[in-house]
Amino acid sequence: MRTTLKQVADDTGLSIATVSRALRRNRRRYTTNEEKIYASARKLGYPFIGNLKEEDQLTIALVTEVHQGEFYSSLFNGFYNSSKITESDVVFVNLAKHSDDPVQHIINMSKRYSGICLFLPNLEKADYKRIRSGVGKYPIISLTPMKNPTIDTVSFDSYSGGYMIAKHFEEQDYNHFGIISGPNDAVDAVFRKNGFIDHINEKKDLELVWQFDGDFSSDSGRKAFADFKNQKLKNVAIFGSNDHTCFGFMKAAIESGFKIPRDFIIAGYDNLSFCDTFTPELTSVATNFDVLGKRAIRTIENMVSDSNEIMRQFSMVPVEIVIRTSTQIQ
Amino acid sequence: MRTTLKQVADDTGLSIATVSRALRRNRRRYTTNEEKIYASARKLGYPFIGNLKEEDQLTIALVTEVHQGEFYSSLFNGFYNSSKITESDVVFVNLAKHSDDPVQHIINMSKRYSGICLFLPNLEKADYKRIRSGVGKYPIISLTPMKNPTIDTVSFDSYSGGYMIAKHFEEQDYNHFGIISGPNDAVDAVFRKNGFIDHINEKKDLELVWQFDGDFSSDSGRKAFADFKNQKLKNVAIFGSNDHTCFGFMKAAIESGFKIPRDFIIAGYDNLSFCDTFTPELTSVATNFDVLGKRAIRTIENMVSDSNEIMRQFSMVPVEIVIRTSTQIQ
DNA sequence: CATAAAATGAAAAAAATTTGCAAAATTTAT
DNA sequence: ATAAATTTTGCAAATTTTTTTCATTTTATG
Repeated sequence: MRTTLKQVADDTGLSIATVSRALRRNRRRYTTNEEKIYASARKLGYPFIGNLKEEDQLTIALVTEVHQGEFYSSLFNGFYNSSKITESDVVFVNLAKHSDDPVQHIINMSKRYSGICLFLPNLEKADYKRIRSGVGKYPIISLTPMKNPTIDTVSFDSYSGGYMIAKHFEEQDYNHFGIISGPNDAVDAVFRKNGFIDHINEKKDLELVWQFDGDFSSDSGRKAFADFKNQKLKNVAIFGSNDHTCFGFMKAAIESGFKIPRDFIIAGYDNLSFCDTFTPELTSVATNFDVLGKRAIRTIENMVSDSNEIMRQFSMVPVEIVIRTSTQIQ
Repeated sequence: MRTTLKQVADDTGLSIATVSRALRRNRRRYTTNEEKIYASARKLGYPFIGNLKEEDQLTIALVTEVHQGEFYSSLFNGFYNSSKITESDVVFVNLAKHSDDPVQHIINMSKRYSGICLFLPNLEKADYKRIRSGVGKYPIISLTPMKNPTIDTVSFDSYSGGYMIAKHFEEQDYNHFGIISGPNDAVDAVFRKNGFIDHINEKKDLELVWQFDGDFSSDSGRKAFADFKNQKLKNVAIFGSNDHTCFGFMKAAIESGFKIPRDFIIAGYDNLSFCDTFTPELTSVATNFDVLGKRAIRTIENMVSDSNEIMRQFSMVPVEIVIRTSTQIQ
């Protein structure tokens, strides 16, 4: 089970003594044999002497699956930035690479790392239960919001984001609302939409008059506009689910001679830097991934230090609405 | 030097036997003592049995310093994406966390990882020499372009990027050129500028008529426009050094009643997704960080397998010019 | 080609780890 | 609450792994 010098010796064809000496030397010499020994030792997983990290620094694993997309990119970056600020080191683990039994693999990781942070939207509820029971009260959190979570969760308060947009629209004296929704399998997109629609339903005089199924792409924004134009709707406040969709929508609208915010008002989600650059500037919901990352790391750090008092928590990272000219009639 | 069970036993106040059993058990039990043992073992750096990674998978360390900025974010992401495709695992190491003697620390890392990829623009030439001599023919590359490198380098061909922009301007029948330069300490910015200016100097009839010192920010683009407007220059082709600067410049120009490409043509660098969204769409140089990451990883993989034949190489990842309406008069 | 320096392997010595066993602690059943 | 069963623990012996010693071979150097 455990890798020994003998295995490395057999693998390299050298004697145990030689391997021992090569590995224990403080200064490497980079001779052919030494290189061979190190390569073999790494391959076989021989434990290395010496500790690269600080004494009481925690190592937290951020476990994700293979996926493209800006969300992953930002998530990733938020954690990287946070790891600079906090005491902890963050290691990024790609679950797909070890995926015969992902749950078991996660449980095994708990030996090596001080805490684990999961972002695995595709995992089933039962899997989370298995992880929790396999891992006891070990510090582990998830970034995927769900109902009745078995694992403590840290995520953006997307619901409130959608809600805030609707509220802002109402304050601008609009009562006809429209939405371009995101992909249905994106949890976050659904929460944004729910927040928006729930606010509308709460007020009698507000009404959802138009809806279009988008996919977060700029192109789906263009298509949404084509549909919108066709319907000949007036005085509608549109929530675009994300900024890219809005940019596509607005560009198509401007090309068709529409004026924003004269003909409709529109707000997005993500607060990309281009919100300031586009004309009109786009009102949007700002999510701060550095805060998300820091909160996640802090949560795990707290779990490590107060391992006795376990309290289930669903931690929401607040989002902010940034109001710009796209929703303000002068 | 090496961490033993005895140290963990002393640290936890338990016997060596107990520690041994706890660590060697296949299923963790998450009792108080076991938790204590694991925490201590991690802290002290006791080598864990069992190997989480595949047999012949390499582990490559990407070593960076603490810095904010989109460049790091993209770099980071490119490597992450590449690690999904390639055999290798990528570990991100923050040098600043271990920075009493960074060079020595890098040399130590060579024991643990199969290869190292450095992005450390602040390191001196002498440091790179020390690293090279301390590390022999171990697989190590740098992403920081410099003259006469001691370490093999993989970087974007920024020089060609700037050159291509100038050539494109010439082909559009412009002969008066302008540039908003990037920060002088950004190596990449300097290369872009050099490429642009060198092409101008090569041709007799081309002339650089305007120059402004920017800092890659959208705001510096605005300031640049104020200066440009003041000079009352006509028929100038402007290279904005990066897209953000261009967006700031263009927005300010449009607000002042300028029309693009009627009054001037402009091109940026980075090919952000927003280039398509802005009106007019911005011509830009596309850098593909996934390609950079993959090239870097492949280079290290090759170094590992052909460790005998070492050939100094300075590998340039090509960039592409994406021509859009901002530089095309209909 | 001779000689010094370095690298290597076999085996002894040292160190570290695992296991058997009995005592102590904890949990479960009555 | 008490007894029985189960689990955890420490000690010391047994085993495994690693380091060191020493003789031999290989490589580098003048």
